[in-house]
Amino acid sequence: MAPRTSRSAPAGASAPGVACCAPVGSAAFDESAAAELAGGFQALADPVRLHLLSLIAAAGAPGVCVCDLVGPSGRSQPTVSHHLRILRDAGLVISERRGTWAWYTVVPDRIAALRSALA
Amino acid sequence: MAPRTSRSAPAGASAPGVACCAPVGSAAFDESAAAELAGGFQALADPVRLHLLSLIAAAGAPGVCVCDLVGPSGRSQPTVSHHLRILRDAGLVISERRGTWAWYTVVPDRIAALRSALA
DNA sequence: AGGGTAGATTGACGTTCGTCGATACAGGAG
DNA sequence: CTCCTGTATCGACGAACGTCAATCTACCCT
Repeated sequence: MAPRTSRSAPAGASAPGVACCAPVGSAAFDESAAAELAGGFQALADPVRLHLLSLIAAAGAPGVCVCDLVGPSGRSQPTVSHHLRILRDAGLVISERRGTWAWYTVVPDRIAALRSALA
Repeated sequence: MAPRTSRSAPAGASAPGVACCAPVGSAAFDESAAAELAGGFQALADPVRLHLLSLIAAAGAPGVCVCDLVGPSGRSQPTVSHHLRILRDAGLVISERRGTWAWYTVVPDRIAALRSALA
């Protein structure tokens, strides 16, 4: 194909029977918004993180301390800490130190934002 | 730590004031389900794929032909085809050949499944 | 102060991912 | 049948990811 800028193929132009390429145009979100959302979904794109998040979410308001996450995850403590950091950087959870232990809690708004993106 | 099987820290054991480690236990989904979901989210964990999916979804029932996706994505045609394959393998879209062109359509059920996982 | 424990950080390793150029496979046009 | 165009696949490369052992920091308890 030669002249392909915004439109492309036969659609009211050169195609008689088959109309290729509907005027999609209406992108739901621009590139920066896509990158933002992709970052959130990337945090969910790992079984271990998904499992950790479910454990944290199931704990409700009080949260969960890391010592209860290492066992069920089946990974080493540094690996769990690494994944928790990713979840925290993605804004899906927040961490709080209570004495010796670190407690993690979900951020419902952030999760809802990702869910609404799949509308 | 020495004896750490299911429980872990001081909670009715050695901790006087602070009760660490609630009985999380109730994992929302097991490991295989987590892997399943993670695969779906991994398909969404890329700005290009997210953009492509929005374009396909915006087209509605008739779908979109690939020739209208290459331009807006800003990537080469092989790269777009690669991402479309990933979306298709993840069950998020289906492809159909109509003559020369290939048309892509979203699979609403699959997307709804991922959305409901973020409840 | 000293010891012990929970959690985070660092460094390294193999694997997977995103990207493109080149090429192969379709299907319509002449 | 032979060109031409749209799409998919292949091969390769650099970057990012998941994992762990080792180490470091923060905090409580005695």
